[in-house]
Amino acid sequence: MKKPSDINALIERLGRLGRSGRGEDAMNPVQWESLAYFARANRFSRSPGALTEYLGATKGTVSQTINSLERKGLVRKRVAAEDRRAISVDLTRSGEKMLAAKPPSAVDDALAGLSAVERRQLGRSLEKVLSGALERRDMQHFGLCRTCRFFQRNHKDGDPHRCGLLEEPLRDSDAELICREQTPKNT
Amino acid sequence: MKKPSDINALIERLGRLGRSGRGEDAMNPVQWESLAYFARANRFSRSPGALTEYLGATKGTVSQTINSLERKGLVRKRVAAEDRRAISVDLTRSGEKMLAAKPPSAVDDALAGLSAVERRQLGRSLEKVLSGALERRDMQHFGLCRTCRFFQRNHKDGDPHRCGLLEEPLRDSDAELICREQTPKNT
DNA sequence: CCATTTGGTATCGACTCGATACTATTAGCA
DNA sequence: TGCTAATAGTATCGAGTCGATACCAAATGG
Repeated sequence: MKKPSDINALIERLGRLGRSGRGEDAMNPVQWESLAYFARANRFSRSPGALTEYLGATKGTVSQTINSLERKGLVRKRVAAEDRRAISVDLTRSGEKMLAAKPPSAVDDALAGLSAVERRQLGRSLEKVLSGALERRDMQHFGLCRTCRFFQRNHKDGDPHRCGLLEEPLRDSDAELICREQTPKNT
Repeated sequence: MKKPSDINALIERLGRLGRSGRGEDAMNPVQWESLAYFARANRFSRSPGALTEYLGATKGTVSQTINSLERKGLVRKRVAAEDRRAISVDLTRSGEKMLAAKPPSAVDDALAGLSAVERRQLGRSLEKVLSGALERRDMQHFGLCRTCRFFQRNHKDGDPHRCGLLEEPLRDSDAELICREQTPKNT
């Protein structure tokens, strides 16, 4: 019989395996995750505060992490026009290159060895578990914009779509990015 | 289409979720994992070196981690009789209590919400991925003694079983612990 | 018997992480 | 309008991780 804690131990060990080992690139795991986050986040979510929510960390930690990414020239900070307290963080050319050049980990390779069917099943189960855990902790999903309950496709006031929560126009490219406000449809 | 890197991202996010949040207990994740390791490791594996292999860390880091567990009175070090360089690490009563009192995480709870069938399938897939990744990295499995290719059940020289690699007798309780030398049967 | 290997420790620098205290800007409301 | 929150970030502290390097002592192996 498989207990929840056994599965969790597997997840933790796999996570640790992914984090360790490929440490020769002078970038630690949180920095990679942060870089990947900013690359996939939409314009409402490209901020220190959103990354803080995503990682489940504290503001102070995230501020430092972003500072070291900035020192390495991978990321650029910009004061937002609408709200002059807010900061928008964007990848530099060098940051994009760094992310694109990231080699697959041993875990990636092992996953590639599964059949497409098994991998799909695995992904579905993990998504379900992640959703459940996030809801238990009152955390956001950070899913794709177009899968959000507030996403209005081809709305008359949109360009061409629209966010019903923030009341902002959305382009096709926006719809494929992750958002800190995203809420799945059937909850 | 689900890419390996997408699944890996899910695993990393779940791992992070498990690590964060329950930080009020004055024990960080590596310390928990180390404590849990020593509770489940057999007498050949209850050493700093074995934990180092298990975690995929370096000797220095692990030495420090064990030191902080010792400072907290959760663990006790003892020089091994057979090899006076080697150290055996055992949980104290207080360490056992601490481990037993660990509350389930949000991820545990979410896993408990899956059906038994789905959880079993998930466990099986994760085990497969873990095995594959470990082999790619030339790391040990740390599986149960009784599932090892060197485990000899009811061997005449054993008590009642025997390890064919280390040539040591094994009790029933030993067979249910994890071992740094464990190698699955069909590899 | 002496070189090598093996098991652990000590220390350094960069970083994570939670906590606390702080500044600047915006929003709420009377 | 004006004052008080609330919000977005930063700075700093202490404990700890992590990889790297250097080191010590016991065991091993010609």
